[in-house]
Amino acid sequence: MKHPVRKTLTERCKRKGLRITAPRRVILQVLETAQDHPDVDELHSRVREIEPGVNIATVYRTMNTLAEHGLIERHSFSDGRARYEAVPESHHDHFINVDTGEVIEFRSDEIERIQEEIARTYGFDIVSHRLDIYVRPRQPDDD
Amino acid sequence: MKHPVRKTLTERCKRKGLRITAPRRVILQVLETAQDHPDVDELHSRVREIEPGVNIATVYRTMNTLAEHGLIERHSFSDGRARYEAVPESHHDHFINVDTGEVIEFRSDEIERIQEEIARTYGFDIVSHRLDIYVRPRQPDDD
DNA sequence: TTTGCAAGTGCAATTCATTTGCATCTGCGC
DNA sequence: GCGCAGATGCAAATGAATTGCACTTGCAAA
Ligand SMILES: [Mn+2]
Ligand SMILES: [Mn+2]
Ligand SMILES: [Zn+2]
Ligand SMILES: [Zn+2]
Repeated sequence: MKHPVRKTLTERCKRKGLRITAPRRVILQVLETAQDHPDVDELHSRVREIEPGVNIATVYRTMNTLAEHGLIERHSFSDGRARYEAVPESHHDHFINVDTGEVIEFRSDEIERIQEEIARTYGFDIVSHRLDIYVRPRQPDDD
Repeated sequence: MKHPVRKTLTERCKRKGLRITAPRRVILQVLETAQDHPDVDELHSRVREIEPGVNIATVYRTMNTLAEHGLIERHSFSDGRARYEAVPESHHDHFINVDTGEVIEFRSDEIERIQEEIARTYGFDIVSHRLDIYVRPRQPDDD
């Protein structure tokens, strides 16, 4: 079986000794079901639809805790605020549509491999990396 | 001739219609001679060694102006503040030593090419990109 | 060379994302 | 059920970056 069903974020939190409080339960659920890369304000508003009392400071603190435990990824695209996603099944990088802000995921094994190769020639081990490609829909070339 | 000596930053500013004021002259000189990727505070302190009256708001404003005119690149590595460098002769990406914060430049034509290729398959034109690879000196593997 | 004025600057105040101090609350191991 | 370390709410603080405003200055035109 290629994909034994992945442990839920909540389960993975418990395993790390993090308490599952009411705010966290909701935050984790929101992260798990998000199909995009929400910022803290967006997370907060999604959380409040389910659990209105949750404070935005709690969302900030939870993002830090989850990131420290390696359960979510923090991105900083060119728009000031940090954006988050649950650590994906398998690594990917991002296109950002500069006209709309839309984020599109992609993966290139070839790029990943060459990064390793280059790092090795420099005597480095890779800890992490980020490749953000800012794009716009292809224009027919009017020459 | 491969490398006609490149126009100085100051010349390129003039050509864009930007005024060469005393603060700018110094800021441009500092950028031109920097061998690293200084943040605004660092730029400001280098500038003040030459021209003590320059205000940090002027450094911020000048970074914005120069970036808008495509004369410098703004980076945001994992340490909160923006870092700058004069637009390089030819594009490169960066390793960041996570232990020391040191930034090392590299270039991979292969990675650049594959990015273009992938973008094309998604129907995008690339506007810009950034590849930051966080690394540490290679550890002999103790298994 | 002088002049006019838009662009640039210094300074202080402001903005905005994020963090933090503190009193209170609560998950969860015993 | 108890105890308490960890988590939360709230308000205040932080820190990078921006901005309003009065004053200065580069530089094109005269
Ligand atoms: Mn993603
Ligand atoms: Mn560089
Ligand atoms: Zn990648
Ligand atoms: Zn590149």
